[in-house]
Amino acid sequence: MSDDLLEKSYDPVGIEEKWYKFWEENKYFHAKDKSDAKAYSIVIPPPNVTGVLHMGHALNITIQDIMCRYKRLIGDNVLWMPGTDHAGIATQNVVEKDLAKKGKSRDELGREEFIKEVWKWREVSGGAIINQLKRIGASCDWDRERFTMDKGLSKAVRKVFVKLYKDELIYKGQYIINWCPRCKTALSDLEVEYAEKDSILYYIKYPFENNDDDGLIVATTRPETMFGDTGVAINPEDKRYNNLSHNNVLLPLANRIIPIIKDKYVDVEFGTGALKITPAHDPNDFNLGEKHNLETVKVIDEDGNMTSGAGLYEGMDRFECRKKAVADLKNLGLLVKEEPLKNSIGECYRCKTIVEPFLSKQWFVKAKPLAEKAMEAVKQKKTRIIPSNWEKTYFEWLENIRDWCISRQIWWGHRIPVWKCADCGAYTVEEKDPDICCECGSNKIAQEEDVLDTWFSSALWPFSTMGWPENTELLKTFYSTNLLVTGFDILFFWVARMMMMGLYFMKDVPFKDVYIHALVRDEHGKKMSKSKGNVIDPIKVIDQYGADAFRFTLAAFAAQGRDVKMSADRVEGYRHFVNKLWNASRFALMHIDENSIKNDCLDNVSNLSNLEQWILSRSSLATQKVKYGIEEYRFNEAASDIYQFVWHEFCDWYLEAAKPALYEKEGKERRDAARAVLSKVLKDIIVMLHPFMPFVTEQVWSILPMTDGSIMKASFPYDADYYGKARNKEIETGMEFIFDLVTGIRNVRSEMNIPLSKILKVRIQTLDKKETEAIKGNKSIVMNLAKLDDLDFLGTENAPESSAAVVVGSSTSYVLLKDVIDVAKEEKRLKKEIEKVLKDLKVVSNRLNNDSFLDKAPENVINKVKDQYKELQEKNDKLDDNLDRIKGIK
RNA sequence: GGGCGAAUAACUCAGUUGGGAGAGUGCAACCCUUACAAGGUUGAAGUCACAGGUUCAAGCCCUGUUUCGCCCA
Repeated sequence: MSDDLLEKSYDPVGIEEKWYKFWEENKYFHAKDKSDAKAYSIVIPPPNVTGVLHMGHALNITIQDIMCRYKRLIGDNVLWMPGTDHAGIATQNVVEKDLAKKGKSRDELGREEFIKEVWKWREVSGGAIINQLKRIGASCDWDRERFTMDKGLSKAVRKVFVKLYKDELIYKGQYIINWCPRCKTALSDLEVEYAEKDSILYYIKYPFENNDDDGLIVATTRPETMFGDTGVAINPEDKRYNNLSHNNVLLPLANRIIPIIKDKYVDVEFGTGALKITPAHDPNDFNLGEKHNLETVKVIDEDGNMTSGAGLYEGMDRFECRKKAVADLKNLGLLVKEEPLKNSIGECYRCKTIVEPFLSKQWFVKAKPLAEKAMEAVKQKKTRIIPSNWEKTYFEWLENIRDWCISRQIWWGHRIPVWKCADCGAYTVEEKDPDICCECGSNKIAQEEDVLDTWFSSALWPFSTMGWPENTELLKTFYSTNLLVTGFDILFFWVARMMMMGLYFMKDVPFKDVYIHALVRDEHGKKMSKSKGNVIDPIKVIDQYGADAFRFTLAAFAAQGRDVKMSADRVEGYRHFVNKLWNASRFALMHIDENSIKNDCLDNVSNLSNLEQWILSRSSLATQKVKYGIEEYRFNEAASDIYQFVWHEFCDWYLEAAKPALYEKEGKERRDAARAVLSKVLKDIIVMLHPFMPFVTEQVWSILPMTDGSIMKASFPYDADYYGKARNKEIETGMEFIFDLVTGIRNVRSEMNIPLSKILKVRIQTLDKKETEAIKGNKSIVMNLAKLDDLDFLGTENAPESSAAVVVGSSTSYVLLKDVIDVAKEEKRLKKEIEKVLKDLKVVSNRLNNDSFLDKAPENVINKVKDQYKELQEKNDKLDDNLDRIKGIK
């Protein structure tokens, strides 16, 4: 017995660090490029290099780690590919902030120097989240860690861009895009978050041309855009405007004449039915403008300030301009009314600045053809989405997909590999940096300034990390990956785009299964957010309770399709479980040695007691359930099955019942058999728990005398042959009867307030053969657990006087209570029992009295109900007899 | 406006082809019994949101209603 295990309670501090280092040093997380073993691969959803670990990561990582560790235990060659993404906008923001503290700006530094600064930052601070992943126990293949800005991955990005461009799936075009005036870049549709805001709907009169007194009243929440109006639209079916004779209105404040157009697009119900059209600052207006050949006038610039198009308002911030314009309109008597309105406003998902819809020339990916393939693959079940209800969301988005704006006006990222010729204007797009224009041969070519959306490189992650475009062994072994684990929030951002790219470039799906897990919320079900102050830091939880307890909590609450509500209390509950396992191991260690397990339990079933056969049977069932739970992504079921087995079967019944044999009260041979079974079951328990609780199981494994090496090299205990041999339902039924009997006697003790120190005597009356056998075979267990010094059978003679009756199965057990019996209490106890039985009996007899039930229900159901009726009736009779007997004593 | 999901014990949640309502936490009583008081034993606790329907039989299937949450426009 090692000193390590002397501690009465388990303290993870130090132990976790020790084993993690041990695993890493021994390369246990390392996948073989080529192997005879079955390949299993997962790529990590790369966290942002700027990121810090949050609960979402913790759940995500825990699930992947459970899968990877489990697959290793069943002998697979497992690749868990880790890494981070370069998070273009976020990282650039961080570095710019750092520079600002030193009084510098990126423009002062220039592009090249700035990029150097970013790399410096990444060297120093970029790995923080990786170390946090390790704290959870993530068994990633760290030797292969990748970064989306790595050389290899950049090469992949370049190749993909060039190919898509040449296949005419990438183009440059002028459209309304989402512009963040703070980040000063375009954003894709997905990078805009919409929030419900209290706004004001302004009703503004646009006077008719040559008729100052009358005009059209338009309603808008954004008066500052009016300077960009190039038309006003009404619905031709709107009766209010049937008699409209004017063709133009005068745009107030700008004093421009703009046309009135008619289009069914206009919503008659909203506002006044007259819609101002600003083609340069609204996507819908842009479409209308194109249709009706309206001009586009840009009135807001890249900083969110008004341009010269706004006349006197030039240079003002867009929201300042709104106030000023409203005030001026009021003075002119053109502001008809103001009305509060709730509408949804787009914000930059990185910095929450209100985005400006903006007419701009950007690079786009033509998404439709790629999306069709991505849908097809899921329809054909080449990729499964689990839970499957997410498929609908996936299809819906892909069906309505719009082209993907991939250019970003920042410096940090993959610079777009397009060179424009100053002489002929042609684009040269090549994998290798060109020197001359591909059209005219001029050397006056300049590369595009913009970089690509970070998600563009992330979309290649499942194959770029494995060395593509080279045809590496790794790719051959591990692509397609088996599983992707992610939250639904990036189903579109990432999953759908990986599907598109994987199918296009690898001609195969990037993953066979996509497991979508839930969101982690606070204990009240609220989303965790800094502003609410309800964020729980996973690292603090690990510090306080240990990674094992934390992981187990996440797994136990991770039911499919349901959010995880996290609180410290819940983690504490599972820390108790870790401690329970620890102490059970401590107990076992007092009895077993390295020879214990050599006595192969199942080869000699005849040497084993019912109890031992029972625990082996239950244990084999537990392994089967855990295997099923993990393989079917039902982590909560696996977790609760194993919890139930370890605590309430192994600890509560088996260990307690096995004590006499272990303490050698039944001879040496019995002791050795008990040791062998205990060793075997405990070993199986810690191996099947290892995917959930890697640290404590490794610690126990290292201390147990009959194990060597690392638990990571162990085999998962489920095996179909072994299960067939070990599972014994007859034994289970017999032991359940015994345990019910013990509970029944304990109940008498408790209800009668008989202290444990009072040793009791019991007489059992039964005609049932199996129950008689069970009692005979487990007499010592019953006596030990119920604290008896005398247990015997009763013939057909009358029930002993002064006794309490316990009816279990077909047997009646009399607890002899000479001197201590409290007749009133016993009467009450029996009446309560009878009440329960009668309630059940009523339900059952109602069914049996129903002719159509007997007529239509399947035979096995009818038989079952008949058996129940018989049992209940029998029990009721016995309890009744005893109630009469007790009344007789009074 | 469109879609998805939830409503089961005080709380958090399981409940996979429809066949006698479960767990954990909490609660109550008793117990420092030689692995564990981060423990043990025993116990109480539910018109499975509401209203209909299908069925011999509904927490589960169908229809509608209410409340709440999320995603998209």
